[in-house]
Amino acid sequence: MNVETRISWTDVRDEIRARILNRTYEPGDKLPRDEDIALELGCARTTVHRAMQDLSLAGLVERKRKGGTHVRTDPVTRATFDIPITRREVEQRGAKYNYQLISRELKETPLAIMACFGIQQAVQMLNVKSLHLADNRPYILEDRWIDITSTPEILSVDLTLESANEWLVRHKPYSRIEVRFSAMSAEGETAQHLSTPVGGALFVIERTTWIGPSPITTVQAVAAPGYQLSARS
Amino acid sequence: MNVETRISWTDVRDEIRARILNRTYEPGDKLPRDEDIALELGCARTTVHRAMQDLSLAGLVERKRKGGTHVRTDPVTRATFDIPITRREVEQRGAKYNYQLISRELKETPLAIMACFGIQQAVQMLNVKSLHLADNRPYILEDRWIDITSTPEILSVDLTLESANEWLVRHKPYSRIEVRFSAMSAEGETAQHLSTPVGGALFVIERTTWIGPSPITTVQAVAAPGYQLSARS
DNA sequence: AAGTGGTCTAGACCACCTT
DNA sequence: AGGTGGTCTAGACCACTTG
Repeated sequence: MNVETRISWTDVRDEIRARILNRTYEPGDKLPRDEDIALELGCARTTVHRAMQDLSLAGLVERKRKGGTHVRTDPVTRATFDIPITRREVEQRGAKYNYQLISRELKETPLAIMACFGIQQAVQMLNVKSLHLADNRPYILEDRWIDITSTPEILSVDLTLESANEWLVRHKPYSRIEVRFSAMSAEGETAQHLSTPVGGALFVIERTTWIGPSPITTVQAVAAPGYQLSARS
Repeated sequence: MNVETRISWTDVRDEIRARILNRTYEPGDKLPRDEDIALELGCARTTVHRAMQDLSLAGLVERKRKGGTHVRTDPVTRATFDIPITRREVEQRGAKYNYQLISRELKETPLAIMACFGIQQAVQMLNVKSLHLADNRPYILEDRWIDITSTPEILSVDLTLESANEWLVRHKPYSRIEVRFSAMSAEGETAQHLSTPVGGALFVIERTTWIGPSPITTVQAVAAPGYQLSARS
């Protein structure tokens, strides 16, 4: 008797992915129902479901109740990256971490910040500028706006001791984050704070954090020259 | 009689997440076994497993067989982004897509490329430089190296008609991708091809693609000024 | 060696969506 | 209204990893 080894969900995933790549199922095509695939491959429907969950997360197929499973017409490469607390990022590079508060003021939100938060009218927010250092050299320059309606506690935090970055991550849950990457030239104050020549190319990360429908904070982090961000998968 | 509504895995996830955020389980702490949580919350172990799967993917906890589930000590913000085929990216902005092949040569890999592929000795690879345009204006300048050992078929593709980007996505499965982001100053040929002033800040995406242990291709994509990449979650 | 997470199954019911 | 994916359960066994 030939004892068949049991089929795993990764086997199913690999089989379906292979069929998509070799055009057995073409872009836009509807795949068989989970149950039929399960029958064909000889496993439980749950196993097919697990495989599909993976393919769906990876962006290869799209699933809808009643609509069925379709091969995505626009294959995308989906990647994931981690943004740790800046202090840990520095420490993991084996460098000594330092932090300087540059300024802390209540101000009316400028237009660009209103756009980040999706609001129409200027309001008072806490604007915090600070510098993160690695081995006493500038690492990241942070320009942050914090909504004091959703996070009034921030007003009583001593930001000379703990960075807003760290305090927020530790005390404020969030439900959604938007991140934008871009490049900018070093100019004026930015170049000065980062101790870098005017005109150099700097890597910029902008993050806006939300809890439900309410914005918490938006931050523009400008990295010193040479900074690189990695992602996988 | 009070009929309890059935507990869903999102309920379990939210409950555990809440406990982590309010420090019932502190960073580094070991959580109860799945089975105990299931007993406590009154659901099946599978349901707890599904919840943990989500928390683990989100980077909140770390799970190991026998080791159990631990709250991560370094909370990270994990975000996901899509990299579509460049043509679709342009078209989705409502712009007209064009493509120009700049050069196509068999060359020995320089040191930087050997590092991307993790190889020790220089070998012959196909080096393709090309320009993607949106509404006839430079959009992305691509400098790509393709391993002709793993992908010999590329040698017979007419790259004046179809970009290597598109051909590879359509015909070559991959199992792993590494992405690196950085910023660089516009200089020499790069500035010229992108029709941008020397010294401007440019956004750079480097991708290396693998199938199993074998590298397929590595590409440096330099975006025209103003380019922004977004990520979510 | 044993504990804990990971997976598979079979069956049931639910929820969403298209027709 | 009905079809399809999504989830829950209970039980079993497996596989990894740590003590």
